[in-house]
Amino acid sequence: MKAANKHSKIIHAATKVFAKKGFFNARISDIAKEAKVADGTIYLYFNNKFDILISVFEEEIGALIEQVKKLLDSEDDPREMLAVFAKNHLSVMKKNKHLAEVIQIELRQSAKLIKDYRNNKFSEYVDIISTIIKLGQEQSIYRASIRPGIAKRAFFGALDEISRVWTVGISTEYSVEEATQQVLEIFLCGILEPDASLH
Amino acid sequence: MKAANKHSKIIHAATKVFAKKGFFNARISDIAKEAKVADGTIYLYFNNKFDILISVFEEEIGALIEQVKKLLDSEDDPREMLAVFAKNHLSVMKKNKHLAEVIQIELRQSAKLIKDYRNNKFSEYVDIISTIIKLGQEQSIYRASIRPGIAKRAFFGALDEISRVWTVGISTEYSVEEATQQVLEIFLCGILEPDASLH
DNA sequence: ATATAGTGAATGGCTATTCATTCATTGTAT
DNA sequence: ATACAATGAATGAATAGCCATTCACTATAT
Repeated sequence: MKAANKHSKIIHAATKVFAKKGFFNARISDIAKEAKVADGTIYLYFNNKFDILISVFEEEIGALIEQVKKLLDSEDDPREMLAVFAKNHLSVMKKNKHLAEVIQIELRQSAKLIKDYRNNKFSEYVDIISTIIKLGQEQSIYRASIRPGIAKRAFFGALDEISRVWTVGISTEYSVEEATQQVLEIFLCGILEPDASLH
Repeated sequence: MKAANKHSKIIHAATKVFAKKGFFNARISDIAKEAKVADGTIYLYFNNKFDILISVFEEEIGALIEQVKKLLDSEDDPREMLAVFAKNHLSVMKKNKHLAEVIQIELRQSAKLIKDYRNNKFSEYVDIISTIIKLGQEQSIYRASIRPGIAKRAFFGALDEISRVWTVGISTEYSVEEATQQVLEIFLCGILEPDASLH
């Protein structure tokens, strides 16, 4: 088996094991077993346990970025673009629970340990949202009073928290489609009745 | 020194240490040192390390619930109530970084380990949001199409993600006041230009 | 004097990492 | 075509260090 193949086998195994047990409870031997390699083999591809975690982020989130950017290429309405982002994010998280858990738990856990927090794949992913918002503002579709740097966090945070119930294992209270629709309704139109000010 | 006093001394020390190092990197001896007690003393008040973490949630979030409920008592406009919740949450998180980090990281970390996820203080806290939304719907101030169970997560997720930058140590891009105002603008009115549909 | 609270060194279990060895593949000489 | 050598990927048992928990002992209060 050639190197590249084994590298990604370990990455996928690690994603699965980290999601199931968490970084600190995951044993190297668990990952090795899952990847069907020897414990020592892992150290031919990674420097240490933490290095595996970082690589999981880089590769898994990198793939997510590629995917959503491709989808966004064929859209030009900023409203639709936000919808595409939300739909994609929630459906990926619903399908790939391992990735969802790693993002939700381990990414935050390790944020403290990563020095250059802004210079990583995760930030790149979230910045897609602010780019869309800025685009919408240039076209006067989104309000100029909205600060893209704050709104991107609000939007991502909403999606992330909503998808969290799926990883914790609470019985599904709502579908991906409904969750997507609700988040978009809230962000685009807010939750006020249009004539609420009359009351 | 009497029992109750020492118990809370350990809780506060643990909050500080968990925030700084994370649950798994925190040593019992760190907590003991911070609380100025012997390692063994901790086991007079808690069963084990994980029990300390659970107690931290229960007590710290419990206090947060009391505080925000008291503030909400003197409001009756659901719009204002949501504002009070956001303002309180963000200002507490900005001030009490230790609590913020414990909520953001360890809560998620431990969610996997806690069996009955819905029956805890954290859920009680987030449910305050859905209660406010339902109230607003009864008064026809909030749209009936909004699902409180989804909106509560979106709202909390937004606040949580926004406050995360303060704990990670990124230089402050925005103030508590501005963040609060932006979240409320987004949730109440959305981000669309009022006349965006004309474009 | 007894009970209760507190102490902190010692224990024991756990696991990341190492490294001497094996194995499979490729190259070279005859 | 065959034998032998060289390479480096892969292995997994052994090491070494960490740290939660315990417990025999001390201090304090009544």
